[in-house]
Amino acid sequence: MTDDGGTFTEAVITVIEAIPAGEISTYGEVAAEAGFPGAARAVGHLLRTTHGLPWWRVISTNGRLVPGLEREHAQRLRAEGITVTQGKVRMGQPT
DNA sequence: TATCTGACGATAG
DNA sequence: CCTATCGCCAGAT
Repeated sequence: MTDDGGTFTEAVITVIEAIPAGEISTYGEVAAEAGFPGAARAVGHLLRTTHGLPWWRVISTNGRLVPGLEREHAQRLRAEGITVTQGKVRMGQPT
């Protein structure tokens, strides 16, 4: 391994795994924390392809939940203590 | 290797 | 509220 075994993926996964319960982050925030600002799209792919990650703690900056899983997503967030309304995360939540 | 798509972000209409 | 466009990275074909 002349280079690290994961420039983007490993960094992003580490950031997502570091999100404490009851808190939520955005794709852009995670990407920026990983060192790849603007790569929010790749973050969404990792959450979707990589399993074992608290994907429900990651939402879009728009407060929009995951399309197709809004019901599942909202339920998980509520279980963590996050307030969800109309398929969106209430503003003022711990980010 | 090239091209397209996508659990994105922001702006514009 | 919705769609459209550009920019970003990873994965699939």
